[in-house]
Amino acid sequence: MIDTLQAIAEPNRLSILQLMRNAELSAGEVAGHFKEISRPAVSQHLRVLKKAGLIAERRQGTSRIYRLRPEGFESLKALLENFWDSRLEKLKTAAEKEERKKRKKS
Amino acid sequence: MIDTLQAIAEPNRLSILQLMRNAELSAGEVAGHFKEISRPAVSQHLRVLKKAGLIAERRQGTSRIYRLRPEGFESLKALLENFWDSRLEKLKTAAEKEERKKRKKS
DNA sequence: ATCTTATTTAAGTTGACACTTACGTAAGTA
DNA sequence: TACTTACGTAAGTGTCAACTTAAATAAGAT
Repeated sequence: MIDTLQAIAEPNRLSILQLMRNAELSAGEVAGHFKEISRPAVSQHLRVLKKAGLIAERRQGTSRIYRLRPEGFESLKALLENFWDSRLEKLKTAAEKEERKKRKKS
Repeated sequence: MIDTLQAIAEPNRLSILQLMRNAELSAGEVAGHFKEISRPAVSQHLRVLKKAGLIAERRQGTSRIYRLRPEGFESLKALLENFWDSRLEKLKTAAEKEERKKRKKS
Protein backbone atom coordinates (compact mmCIF):
# COMPACT_ATOMS: atom_id res chain seq x y z
CA MET A 1 0.00 0.00 0.00
CA ILE A 2 2.59 2.51 1.12
CA ASP A 3 4.88 0.89 -1.45
CA THR A 4 2.35 1.61 -4.16
CA LEU A 5 2.18 5.23 -3.08
CA GLN A 6 5.93 5.60 -2.92
CA ALA A 7 6.29 3.98 -6.33
CA ILE A 8 3.95 6.53 -7.87
CA ALA A 9 5.25 9.52 -5.93
CA GLU A 10 8.47 9.79 -7.89
CA PRO A 11 8.29 12.15 -10.88
CA ASN A 12 10.05 9.94 -13.42
CA ARG A 13 8.07 6.88 -12.39
CA LEU A 14 4.83 8.79 -12.64
CA SER A 15 5.85 9.81 -16.16
CA ILE A 16 6.59 6.21 -17.04
CA LEU A 17 3.16 5.15 -15.85
CA GLN A 18 1.56 7.91 -17.88
CA LEU A 19 3.45 6.81 -20.97
CA MET A 20 2.04 3.34 -20.52
CA ARG A 21 -1.51 4.48 -20.10
CA ASN A 22 -2.43 3.68 -23.67
CA ALA A 23 0.18 1.30 -24.95
CA GLU A 24 2.67 -1.35 -23.97
CA LEU A 25 6.27 -0.32 -24.34
CA SER A 26 9.64 -2.03 -24.30
CA ALA A 27 12.23 -0.91 -21.75
CA GLY A 28 14.13 0.79 -24.55
CA GLU A 29 11.09 2.68 -25.77
CA VAL A 30 10.44 3.92 -22.29
CA ALA A 31 14.06 4.99 -21.90
CA GLY A 32 13.82 6.80 -25.23
CA HIS A 33 11.40 9.26 -23.68
CA PHE A 34 13.88 10.34 -21.03
CA LYS A 35 16.81 12.52 -21.96
CA GLU A 36 17.75 13.38 -18.41
CA ILE A 37 18.33 9.90 -17.07
CA SER A 38 20.19 6.83 -18.27
CA ARG A 39 18.85 3.47 -19.33
CA PRO A 40 19.86 1.76 -16.10
CA ALA A 41 17.97 4.41 -14.16
CA VAL A 42 14.85 3.66 -16.18
CA SER A 43 15.40 -0.04 -15.68
CA GLN A 44 15.55 0.47 -11.94
CA HIS A 45 12.34 2.46 -11.99
CA LEU A 46 10.65 -0.27 -13.95
CA ARG A 47 11.72 -2.76 -11.33
CA VAL A 48 10.18 -0.65 -8.56
CA LEU A 49 6.93 -0.28 -10.48
CA LYS A 50 6.84 -4.01 -11.16
CA LYS A 51 7.49 -4.87 -7.52
CA ALA A 52 4.62 -2.56 -6.56
CA GLY A 53 2.35 -4.46 -8.95
CA LEU A 54 1.68 -1.43 -11.11
CA ILE A 55 3.14 -2.89 -14.29
CA ALA A 56 3.67 -6.36 -15.73
CA GLU A 57 6.60 -7.64 -17.76
CA ARG A 58 6.74 -10.06 -20.66
CA ARG A 59 9.72 -11.09 -22.74
CA GLN A 60 9.85 -11.02 -26.48
CA GLY A 61 13.18 -11.88 -28.08
CA THR A 62 15.82 -9.81 -26.42
CA SER A 63 13.31 -7.15 -25.41
CA ARG A 64 11.13 -6.89 -22.38
CA ILE A 65 7.71 -5.42 -22.91
CA TYR A 66 5.93 -3.68 -20.06
CA ARG A 67 2.26 -2.92 -19.66
CA LEU A 68 0.13 -1.18 -17.07
CA ARG A 69 -1.71 -3.26 -14.46
CA PRO A 70 -4.80 -1.23 -13.56
CA GLU A 71 -5.59 -3.76 -10.80
CA GLY A 72 -2.45 -2.58 -9.08
CA PHE A 73 -4.09 0.77 -8.42
CA GLU A 74 -7.20 -0.59 -6.80
CA SER A 75 -6.10 -0.78 -3.18
CA LEU A 76 -4.82 2.76 -3.52
CA LYS A 77 -8.13 3.84 -4.94
CA ALA A 78 -9.92 2.32 -1.98
CA LEU A 79 -7.64 4.06 0.46
CA LEU A 80 -7.98 7.47 -1.12
CA GLU A 81 -11.71 7.31 -1.48
CA ASN A 82 -11.81 7.43 2.30
CA PHE A 83 -10.33 10.90 2.10
CA TRP A 84 -12.32 12.58 -0.59
CA ASP A 85 -15.47 11.02 0.77
CA SER A 86 -14.64 11.94 4.33
CA ARG A 87 -17.33 14.61 4.45
CA LEU A 88 -19.94 12.03 3.53
CA GLU A 89 -18.36 9.69 6.04
CA LYS A 90 -18.84 12.24 8.78
CA LEU A 91 -22.46 12.81 7.85
CA LYS A 92 -22.97 9.08 7.82
CA THR A 93 -21.54 8.46 11.29
CA ALA A 94 -23.47 11.45 12.58
CA ALA A 95 -26.64 9.94 11.14
CA GLU A 96 -25.87 6.61 12.76
CA LYS A 97 -25.37 8.27 16.11
CA GLU A 98 -28.71 9.97 15.71
CA GLU A 99 -30.21 6.60 14.86
CA ARG A 100 -28.88 5.00 18.05
CA LYS A 101 -30.23 7.89 20.10
CA LYS A 102 -33.68 7.40 18.68
CA ARG A 103 -33.63 3.67 19.44
CA LYS A 104 -32.63 4.31 23.03
CA LYS A 105 -35.58 6.60 23.47
CA SER A 106 -38.14 4.14 22.13
CA MET B 1 0.37 17.37 -7.89
CA ILE B 2 3.59 15.50 -7.35
CA ASP B 3 3.86 17.39 -4.06
CA THR B 4 0.49 16.04 -3.02
CA LEU B 5 1.63 12.52 -3.82
CA GLN B 6 4.91 12.92 -1.99
CA ALA B 7 3.13 14.37 1.01
CA ILE B 8 0.88 11.33 1.24
CA ALA B 9 3.57 8.77 0.45
CA GLU B 10 5.27 9.04 3.81
CA PRO B 11 4.03 6.51 6.38
CA ASN B 12 3.70 8.86 9.35
CA ARG B 13 2.01 11.54 7.27
CA LEU B 14 -0.43 9.01 5.88
CA SER B 15 -1.24 7.99 9.45
CA ILE B 16 -1.81 11.62 10.39
CA LEU B 17 -4.24 12.05 7.51
CA GLN B 18 -6.07 8.90 8.54
CA LEU B 19 -6.34 10.18 12.10
CA MET B 20 -7.98 13.31 10.79
CA ARG B 21 -10.47 11.51 8.63
CA ASN B 22 -13.26 11.90 11.12
CA ALA B 23 -12.26 14.70 13.44
CA GLU B 24 -10.22 17.83 13.77
CA LEU B 25 -7.22 17.52 16.05
CA SER B 26 -4.78 19.86 17.70
CA ALA B 27 -1.08 19.43 16.97
CA GLY B 28 -0.63 17.99 20.43
CA GLU B 29 -3.42 15.47 19.98
CA VAL B 30 -1.86 14.33 16.74
CA ALA B 31 1.55 14.01 18.38
CA GLY B 32 -0.04 12.01 21.19
CA HIS B 33 -0.75 9.20 18.74
CA PHE B 34 2.90 8.77 17.86
CA LYS B 35 5.27 7.16 20.31
CA GLU B 36 8.09 6.69 17.86
CA ILE B 37 8.62 10.29 16.82
CA SER B 38 8.96 13.59 18.65
CA ARG B 39 6.59 16.56 18.66
CA PRO B 40 8.76 18.65 16.36
CA ALA B 41 8.76 15.80 13.85
CA VAL B 42 4.97 15.80 13.87
CA SER B 43 4.98 19.56 13.54
CA GLN B 44 7.16 19.30 10.46
CA HIS B 45 4.87 16.70 8.93
CA LEU B 46 1.88 18.95 9.55
CA ARG B 47 3.66 21.74 7.74
CA VAL B 48 4.26 19.54 4.70
CA LEU B 49 0.64 18.43 4.65
CA LYS B 50 -0.53 22.01 4.95
CA LYS B 51 1.75 23.18 2.17
CA ALA B 52 0.34 20.42 -0.02
CA GLY B 53 -3.17 21.70 0.68
CA LEU B 54 -4.26 18.47 2.34
CA ILE B 55 -5.03 19.99 5.73
CA ALA B 56 -6.05 23.41 7.02
CA GLU B 57 -4.95 25.11 10.22
CA ARG B 58 -6.85 27.35 12.60
CA ARG B 59 -5.71 28.86 15.87
CA GLN B 60 -7.58 28.61 19.12
CA GLY B 61 -5.85 30.02 22.18
CA THR B 62 -2.37 28.60 22.30
CA SER B 63 -3.40 25.55 20.28
CA ARG B 64 -3.53 25.02 16.58
CA ILE B 65 -6.32 22.90 15.28
CA TYR B 66 -5.93 20.97 12.05
CA ARG B 67 -8.61 19.55 9.81
CA LEU B 68 -8.66 17.58 6.59
CA ARG B 69 -9.22 19.42 3.31
CA PRO B 70 -10.90 16.88 1.01
CA GLU B 71 -10.59 19.36 -1.87
CA GLY B 72 -6.84 18.91 -1.62
CA PHE B 73 -7.22 15.35 -2.85
CA GLU B 74 -9.22 16.14 -5.92
CA SER B 75 -6.47 16.76 -8.45
CA LEU B 76 -4.89 13.53 -7.30
CA LYS B 77 -8.17 11.75 -7.76
CA ALA B 78 -8.43 13.07 -11.30
CA LEU B 79 -4.91 11.95 -12.10
CA LEU B 80 -5.35 8.44 -10.73
CA GLU B 81 -8.66 7.84 -12.42
CA ASN B 82 -6.73 7.92 -15.66
CA PHE B 83 -4.95 4.79 -14.51
CA TRP B 84 -7.68 2.61 -13.16
CA ASP B 85 -9.90 3.60 -16.07
CA SER B 86 -7.15 3.05 -18.60
CA ARG B 87 -8.79 -0.08 -19.95
CA LEU B 88 -11.94 1.89 -20.68
CA GLU B 89 -9.75 4.61 -22.15
CA LYS B 90 -8.26 2.15 -24.58
CA LEU B 91 -11.68 0.89 -25.62
CA LYS B 92 -12.80 4.47 -26.06
CA THR B 93 -9.93 5.48 -28.33
CA ALA B 94 -10.39 2.25 -30.26
CA ALA B 95 -14.06 3.10 -30.70
CA GLU B 96 -13.18 6.58 -31.89
CA LYS B 97 -10.77 5.18 -34.43
CA GLU B 98 -13.51 2.89 -35.68
CA GLU B 99 -15.81 5.91 -35.90
CA ARG B 100 -13.36 7.84 -38.07
CA LYS B 101 -12.99 4.83 -40.36
CA LYS B 102 -16.72 4.69 -40.92
CA ARG B 103 -16.92 8.39 -41.73
CA LYS B 104 -14.15 8.06 -44.29
CA LYS B 105 -16.07 5.31 -46.03
CA SER B 106 -19.33 7.23 -46.29
C1' DA C 1 31.79 -19.53 -31.67
C1' DT C 2 31.53 -14.64 -32.02
C1' DC C 3 29.12 -10.37 -32.39
C1' DT C 4 25.28 -7.48 -31.76
C1' DT C 5 21.16 -5.86 -29.50
C1' DA C 6 18.42 -5.12 -25.50
C1' DT C 7 18.40 -4.93 -21.03
C1' DT C 8 19.51 -5.80 -16.04
C1' DT C 9 22.71 -5.96 -12.12
C1' DA C 10 26.68 -4.29 -9.30
C1' DA C 11 29.08 -0.89 -6.91
C1' DG C 12 29.74 3.49 -5.52
C1' DT C 13 28.33 8.65 -4.98
C1' DT C 14 25.41 12.29 -3.72
C1' DG C 15 21.47 14.91 -2.30
C1' DA C 16 17.18 15.05 -0.06
C1' DC C 17 14.47 14.44 3.80
C1' DA C 18 12.94 12.56 8.13
C1' DC C 19 14.56 12.80 12.35
C1' DT C 20 16.79 14.81 16.92
C1' DT C 21 17.91 18.38 20.51
C1' DA C 22 17.91 23.03 21.62
C1' DC C 23 15.89 27.35 21.21
C1' DG C 24 12.20 30.77 19.90
C1' DT C 25 7.44 32.49 19.92
C1' DA C 26 2.81 33.43 21.03
C1' DA C 27 -1.25 33.26 23.84
C1' DG C 28 -3.20 32.65 28.29
C1' DT C 29 -2.66 32.64 33.69
C1' DA C 30 -1.09 34.04 38.51
C1' DT D 1 5.86 40.92 35.09
C1' DA D 2 6.97 36.36 35.34
C1' DC D 3 5.37 31.63 34.43
C1' DT D 4 3.13 28.01 31.89
C1' DT D 5 1.20 25.79 27.94
C1' DA D 6 1.27 24.65 23.24
C1' DC D 7 3.46 25.04 19.50
C1' DG D 8 6.86 26.06 15.68
C1' DT D 9 11.66 26.94 13.90
C1' DA D 10 16.81 26.27 13.61
C1' DA D 11 20.68 23.59 13.07
C1' DG D 12 22.89 19.48 12.63
C1' DT D 13 22.97 14.31 11.63
C1' DG D 14 22.15 9.75 9.46
C1' DT D 15 19.80 7.08 6.27
C1' DC D 16 18.03 5.97 2.06
C1' DA D 17 16.97 6.14 -2.63
C1' DA D 18 17.89 7.95 -7.25
C1' DC D 19 21.42 8.36 -9.97
C1' DT D 20 26.05 7.24 -12.48
C1' DT D 21 29.52 4.13 -14.98
C1' DA D 22 31.07 -0.37 -15.70
C1' DA D 23 30.26 -5.18 -15.97
C1' DA D 24 27.08 -9.13 -16.59
C1' DT D 25 23.35 -11.66 -18.82
C1' DA D 26 20.32 -13.35 -22.31
C1' DA D 27 18.48 -14.01 -26.86
C1' DG D 28 19.31 -13.61 -31.87
C1' DA D 29 21.91 -13.02 -36.01
C1' DT D 30 26.36 -14.13 -38.86
